[in-house]
Amino acid sequence: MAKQYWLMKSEEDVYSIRDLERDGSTCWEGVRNYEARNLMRDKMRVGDGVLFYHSNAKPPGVAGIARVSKRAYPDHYAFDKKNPYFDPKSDPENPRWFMVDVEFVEAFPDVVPLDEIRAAPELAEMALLKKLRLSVQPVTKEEFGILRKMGRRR
DNA sequence: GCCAACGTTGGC
DNA sequence: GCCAACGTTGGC
Repeated sequence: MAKQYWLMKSEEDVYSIRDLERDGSTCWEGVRNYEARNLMRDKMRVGDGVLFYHSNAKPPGVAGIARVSKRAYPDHYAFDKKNPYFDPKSDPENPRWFMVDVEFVEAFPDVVPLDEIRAAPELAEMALLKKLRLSVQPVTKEEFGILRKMGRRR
């Protein structure tokens, strides 16, 4: 299958692109939205490109690039009563929530701010601007390329 | 199956 | 910290 592209949001003060750079790779736990889960579980493949987006940041925007390094598997945090991501409705026999692993590729010198993404006509169709609250979303190859170029130019 | 109440996301 | 957008829950 051809390489696909995604945008994944993380709150900057919870887990930033610098955290990913330090760790090398991480599991993307805590997605509790069905549309986002379906994309991760059914569509993501190892090698897919990921725009790493900082939400709840000043400014919010795309902070760098990552790559899917492991296909979807059950999010075991949902089974752990003591974890904030615990969900009693997810059963190890029949897991409701899934996660992928992503690995670090590059951090942009500066975040490409949401303002600039909004201002770019060729990015007007991005789910980021249309489906406001989706934390995992598909991105076209063109959009991915444009954002990478914007990020590297800074 | 509808829809009001509720909870969360995330920009500002 | 506010609050609009919007997904989820649960009573009926």
